[in-house]
Amino acid sequence: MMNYLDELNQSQRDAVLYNEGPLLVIAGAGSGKTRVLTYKIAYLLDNGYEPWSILALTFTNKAAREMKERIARQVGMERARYLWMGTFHSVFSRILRAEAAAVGFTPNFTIYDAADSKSLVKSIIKEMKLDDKTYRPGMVLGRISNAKNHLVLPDAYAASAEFYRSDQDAKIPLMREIYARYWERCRQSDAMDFDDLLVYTFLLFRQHPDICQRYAERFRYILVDEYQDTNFAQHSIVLQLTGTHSHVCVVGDDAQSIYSFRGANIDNILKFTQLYKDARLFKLEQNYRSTQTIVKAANSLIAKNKEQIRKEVFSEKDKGEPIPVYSAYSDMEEGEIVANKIGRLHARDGYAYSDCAVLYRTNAQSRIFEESLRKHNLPYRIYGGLSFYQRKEIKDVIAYFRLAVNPNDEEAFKRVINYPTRGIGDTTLNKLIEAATREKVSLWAVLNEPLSYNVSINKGMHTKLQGFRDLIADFVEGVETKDAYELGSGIIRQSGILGDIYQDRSPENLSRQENIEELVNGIHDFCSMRREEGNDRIRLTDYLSEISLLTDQDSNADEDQPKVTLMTIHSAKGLEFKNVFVVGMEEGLFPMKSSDSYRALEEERRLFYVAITRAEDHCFLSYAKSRRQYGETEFCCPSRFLKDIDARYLSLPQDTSLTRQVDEYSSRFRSNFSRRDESPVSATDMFADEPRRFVKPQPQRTLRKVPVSSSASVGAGGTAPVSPGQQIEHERFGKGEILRVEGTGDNCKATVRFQNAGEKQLLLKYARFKVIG
DNA sequence: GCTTCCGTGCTTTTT
DNA sequence: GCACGGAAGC
Repeated sequence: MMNYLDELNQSQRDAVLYNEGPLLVIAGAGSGKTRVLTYKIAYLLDNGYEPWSILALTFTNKAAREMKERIARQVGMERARYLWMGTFHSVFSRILRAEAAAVGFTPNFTIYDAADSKSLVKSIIKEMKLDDKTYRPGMVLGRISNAKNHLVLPDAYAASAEFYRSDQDAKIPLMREIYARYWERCRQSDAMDFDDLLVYTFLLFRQHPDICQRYAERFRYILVDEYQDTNFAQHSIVLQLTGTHSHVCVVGDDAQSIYSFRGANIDNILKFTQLYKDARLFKLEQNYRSTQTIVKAANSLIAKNKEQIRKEVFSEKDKGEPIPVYSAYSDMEEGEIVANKIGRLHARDGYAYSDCAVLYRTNAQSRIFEESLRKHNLPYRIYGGLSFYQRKEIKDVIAYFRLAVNPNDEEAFKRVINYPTRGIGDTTLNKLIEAATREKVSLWAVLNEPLSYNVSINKGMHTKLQGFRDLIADFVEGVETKDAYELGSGIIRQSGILGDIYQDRSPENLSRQENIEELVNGIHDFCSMRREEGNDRIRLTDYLSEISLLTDQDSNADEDQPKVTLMTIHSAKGLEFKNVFVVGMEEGLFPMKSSDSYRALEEERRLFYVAITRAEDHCFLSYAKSRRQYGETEFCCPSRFLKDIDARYLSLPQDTSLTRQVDEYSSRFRSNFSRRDESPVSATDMFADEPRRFVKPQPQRTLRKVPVSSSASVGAGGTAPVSPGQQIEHERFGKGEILRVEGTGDNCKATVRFQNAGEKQLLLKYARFKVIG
């Protein structure tokens, strides 16, 4: 079983085989980092480590899932499924639910998303009668988050001269008070925000050495991916868990650290070897992804940064072509250029649409490319932006679910107490909030006994509140007695949401109806998937904790059809594409206006580095000379980053050297800005020789469409006798081969290797598939 | 308490 | 160019 080691180069193999103590793997872009991690885990499994004794932490669900699938291919799903592998947040929330009482929560605690957190901050600011222009909720929340990322709790915050001075400088001296209230309110609501998942895990381990020891002993080996993106809290928890055995492997690339705005501390990786004294350092420097030109261009860029671990990334692939820099007159024309080029890559060079990606700095830029791609009939998929779970109607439903599972959830409570309208308005709600804050209890507690909490309401209002209380109480009861699907669809009906949304067939309502149906289908899928895996009681609680940490990126990746990818550079990290367009290379946009400090500028440069190194075959850069922003046309100059790349690797517009163009652009522009620029790669050129292809227009939304009626039927009966070697087609996982069949009757399970979904165990009683050969 | 209209201010980036 | 919050009218 050692053959896989042959698939590694020398430094990769060294990193996989060294397991005597802490190790840091600095993995240049495209150097096979994930390969090392997966092979290392496979190696550990082959050398006596039990799957459940290995903890692997990643930053995205997607990374975790992919790694697990790759490991399953090496060692089989049977063992891979028991690995502790997931994002920091999901693994810690799992631990916290198991140990909730030790930190003063219930196992059903809610996880507040960013919108919940912001809304809570807003109401606290309002209650304290502060001006929300001085105390801007976003900024206040940012400071709370920053404190938490550094494990500074409200008391320590209030006691800290440093924080206080900073708050006074920002003219928000009451910050400490807001933080303290925010903290309390979350506790009263039995809710944790994203940062709390880290903070409370840390507290759990610090305040309960016995629990900490139990987990430290369970996780005999800990691996962390993307270590450059860890913040102080995450880093500290890893330390708590590895303090005794030091069996830890962290992998990352300081050159790809792009999350400092979220508290990521690049020092964690830069100083790792100082912290773990006997740590070994391995560098992966051979890039297997990109052409030599792309790698060299990226190297020349990142060399402009001062703070980094020196490494020499190289490629042995083809030399490749110089990176074209396109200069567009306007943002619209930039869209045209890119769409044209993509059309040509497809038609002339035979690239699939899914081989192309457009990467931008801000989500707001996506619209232009959306339009131009649509105009050219090119299929695309936008990542990011408003995710399914952020749509209003979905959040409303989820809020009811959350209340059912945890009626103390303040944000969910506020969201639905008057939706659908039941005559309980702001005045009454504010009275409830006032009482809850005064008595230090949850809104739910006040709702249950408004009179004993001195809420001044009349008889009619009392009845209305009673009605809402009974409604929710009924749902709460259902959590224990009904399964997720039954309770979920019941809530949607009884709450009045269904009635509200189905009262007419206006386009908005139709789309809401579709979304609600999609959600219900999702719950149904969730339940049947769990049943197939052999779980019997699938409660709404399980469904909620599953979705609360999902992001848009995680939804239905199995696309039927190849599409151009549109996403921010941040979300492109870890991905690769044959052809990458990095667009909006303009001063003020990339680097962004606010990046004035040199630290911020270096981070922007690393971001650009990440963008370029996503490309395998071709990378294209472009900028626009004017761009519509806030409805106004703004004129812009090419980004200084274009100058940071060694000109040998670029193919610049015109003979004008870029340096001159960057430096002189603005003055030239001012003197004669009506003149159409003479750069050779203007859109008119690009339109010229392209045969237009007619592609069927794509539906633009990417929601998966599951027919509602599919619920019970398909391949049903479930007793279909199957035997190893047979080919099946599963409703969700697609085609696969039966590997093993175990058990009898209702407990009959088949292990199936799916072509695209990896290995799965299916409980035949519930599995929905048909035998195809 | 509800609805509608208008003005403001905003954009990083995400678990 | 859009979304949210406040004000005013019902």
